[in-house]
Amino acid sequence: MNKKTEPTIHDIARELNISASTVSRALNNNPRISQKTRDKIKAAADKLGYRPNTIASNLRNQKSNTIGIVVPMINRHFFSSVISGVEDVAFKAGYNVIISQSNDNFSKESTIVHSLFSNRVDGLIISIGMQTQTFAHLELFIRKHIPLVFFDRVVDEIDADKIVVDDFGGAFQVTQHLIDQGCRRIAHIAGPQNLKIYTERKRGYQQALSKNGLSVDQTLILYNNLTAEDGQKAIRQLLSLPNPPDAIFCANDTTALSVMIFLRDKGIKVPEDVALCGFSNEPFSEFVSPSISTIKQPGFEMGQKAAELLIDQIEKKGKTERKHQTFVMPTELIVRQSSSRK
Amino acid sequence: MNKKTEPTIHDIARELNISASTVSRALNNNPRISQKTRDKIKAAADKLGYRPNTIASNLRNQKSNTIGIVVPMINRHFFSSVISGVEDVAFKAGYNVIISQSNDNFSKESTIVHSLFSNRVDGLIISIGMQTQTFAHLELFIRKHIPLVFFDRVVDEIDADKIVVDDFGGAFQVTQHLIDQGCRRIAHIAGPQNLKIYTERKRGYQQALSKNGLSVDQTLILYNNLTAEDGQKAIRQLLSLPNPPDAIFCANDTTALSVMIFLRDKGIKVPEDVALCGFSNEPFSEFVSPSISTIKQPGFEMGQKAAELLIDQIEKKGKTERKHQTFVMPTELIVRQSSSRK
DNA sequence: CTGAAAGCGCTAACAC
DNA sequence: GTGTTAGCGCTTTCAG
Repeated sequence: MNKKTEPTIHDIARELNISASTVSRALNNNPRISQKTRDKIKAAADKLGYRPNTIASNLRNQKSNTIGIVVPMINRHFFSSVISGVEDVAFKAGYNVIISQSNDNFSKESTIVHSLFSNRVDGLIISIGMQTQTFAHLELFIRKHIPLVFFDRVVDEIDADKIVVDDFGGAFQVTQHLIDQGCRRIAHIAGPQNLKIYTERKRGYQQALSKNGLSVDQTLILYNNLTAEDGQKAIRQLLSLPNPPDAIFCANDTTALSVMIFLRDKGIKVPEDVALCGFSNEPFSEFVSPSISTIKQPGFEMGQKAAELLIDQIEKKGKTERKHQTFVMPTELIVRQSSSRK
Repeated sequence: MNKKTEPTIHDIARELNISASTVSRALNNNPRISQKTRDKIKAAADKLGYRPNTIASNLRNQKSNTIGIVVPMINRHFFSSVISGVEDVAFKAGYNVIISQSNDNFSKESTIVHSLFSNRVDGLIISIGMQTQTFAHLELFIRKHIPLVFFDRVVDEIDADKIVVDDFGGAFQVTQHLIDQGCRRIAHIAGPQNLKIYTERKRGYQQALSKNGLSVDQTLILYNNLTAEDGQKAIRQLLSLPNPPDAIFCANDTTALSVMIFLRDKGIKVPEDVALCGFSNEPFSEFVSPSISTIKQPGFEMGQKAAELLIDQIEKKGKTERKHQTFVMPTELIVRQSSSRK
C-alpha cells in the first residue's frame, strides 16, 4: 500500500465543490445523478488519477467480491486446470480469486480456511487434502451460511454443492476395457480410502471384475498415496507375487507412469506382458512411450462449473436457499498403447 | 458474506464490560494488556466464535496483506510452478495471493492490473502477455511506489526487480550442444520478438553459431507464437527448403513436441536425421519417446524468489528504497534422446 | 437531483 | 493497564 495518500471521493468532491455522496453515486452510475454532473465527476476522477478503494467499499457493503480456492497442490495439471476454469468464470462475474494450497497438510488446510473466512471471502471452493478427516474448519462455512463448493475430493459428511467426476464409472470402464483385452489377473494400485474418489475408483474396479465373473483378489489391491515412489514400491511387490498380475489399473497417472518406467527398465513388455491404465489424463500420459491409457477428467470445465455454482449461491443468497446438489461430470476412457493388446 | 451479523470486538467488549480497544489490543497480543485480561478476552472470543474482520483491519491499517500475481495462463506447468512457489513464501509471511491470468490478452491484463490496484494489493508479481507492448498499467504501480516484481517475461522499459532465467546462456548451451553433436544446419523456431525471453534465446542461438564459425541463415529462423499448430507449420516449411536443417532448436517445449510428433509420423528419425531441442523442461519432455533435450527453468524457485523480493520491498517500504535488481536464475541443459547422436 | 450524517469493524494516538 | 475518541474510504438512508 502506498504512503502518499491516494485521492478519494472527498478529493474529487472538494475539487468540484459538491458532496462526496454525489461523487460516489456518479461513479457507480446511479441514474439519480444527471448525465452532466456524472461526466464532470468522471473527468475530475480521471484527472486526479482516482481509483476506488475496494477495501473501503467491501467493508461498507459487507461483501468482498472475492472467492477462495483451496487445492492440495497448485502445481498439478488437474488442479491448475480447475483453478484456471474458476478464474475464467470469476473474472467475468467481477470476482477476485484467492488461491492457496494445502500441500495435503491438514493443519495448513485448516489455517488457510480460517484465514479465508477472516478475509470474508464470499464463497469457497475446495478439494480437501489427503490427511483431512475432520471437518470443523469447513463446518464453519456451513454454519455461517457462506457458500461452499467441493470438487473432486469431496466430503460426504457435509451438505454442500459438489462437483465430482464419475470415478466409479471411469474405473468400471477402465477395468472392463482391460478385461476385454483379455486380461484376467488385474491388480489395482489404490489411493487413500478416506478420500471418496479413491473408494469409488476401487468400487468401480471391483464391480467390473464381479460383473465379468472374475474374483476380487485382495493381494492384488495395494494401498498407498499414489506418488511415483509409491508406484515403484507397489510394482515390485506385485511382481514378487507367486502369481503376478497381467494388468494393472493405477488410481492416478503419476503412479501409472512410475510403474511403466519400472517395467520398461526391467524389460517387461507393456501391454503384452502387463497391460496398464491410469486415471486423470495428465498431459504426459499421451506422449510417453508406450502412451498410457487413462480416464479424462475435465478440469477446466469442473472449475468453471464450480465457480458458476458458487457465484449463483452467493448472488441468490437469502432468497430460495435451494437444495444442494452433486454434479457428476462425465469421464471418458482414452485407450492408448499401454493397454492395447488388440 | 453472511447476513447474521458476525460477532465483533464490541460484542466481546460488551460481554466483559470492557472497552473495544482493550479487546483489540489483547487479541493482537499487545504487551500492555495484562496476561489475565488477555486470557479472559481470548476465552470470550472463542466462546462467541469471534473471527477478526480482516477487511476492517486492512482498511484501518492501509495494508491488505495481499499480493497479486498475473500470469498468461495458470494452466501451464511453468507458471503454475511459479505460482506455487509464490504461495509457499507468501503463506509463511502471512500474505494472501490473488491470482489472475491474462490469456495473453492485453486488454484483460490491463483490467486485471487496475483491479488489483483498486484492491490495494501490497505488491504485484507479473509475467506479461505476448501482446503487451505498452505499459501504462504497470507504470501506475511504479508511480504509486507499490512494489512490483517481474518474472520470466519482463519489461526492459520499467525499472523494477526482475527475475529471469538465463535465456541467452541456455540457448547458447543448447546450440553449442547441437554443434557438438555434429549438426551444422541448425534451425531456430523463435517466439514473438517483443518478448525479451525470445530475443535472448535467439541471440544465444546466433552467438553460438558465430562462435563456432557457422553462418546465421535467416531462412532457418522462423517466427511464430510457439503453439503446437505453429510448430507443425514451421516444420513443414523447414522441410520444404532446398537445403533443410539437420537440427532444430525450438524456443519452447510445446513446439518441440509438435515438431517431434510430425517427424515421427513422417518416418524422419530423431535425432539421426534431425536433432531436436526445446526449452523449459515441461514434464512431458522427459517421458515422450524419444525424450526431448531441453533447458530446465526452476519455476518453483523463481516464484519463491519473486515473493521474497516483493515482501522484502513491502516491509522495507519507506526506508532505504534500494536499487532494483535483475536476478538471473541459472538454467541447466538436460540432454536427452532427441539430440544424442553420441 | 444533491447534501448531511451515520456507520461498516478495527486500530492508535492520547489521555488518565 | 485501560478507556475515549477519531477516522481509514466508502455507501446509503433520510431530508430537502
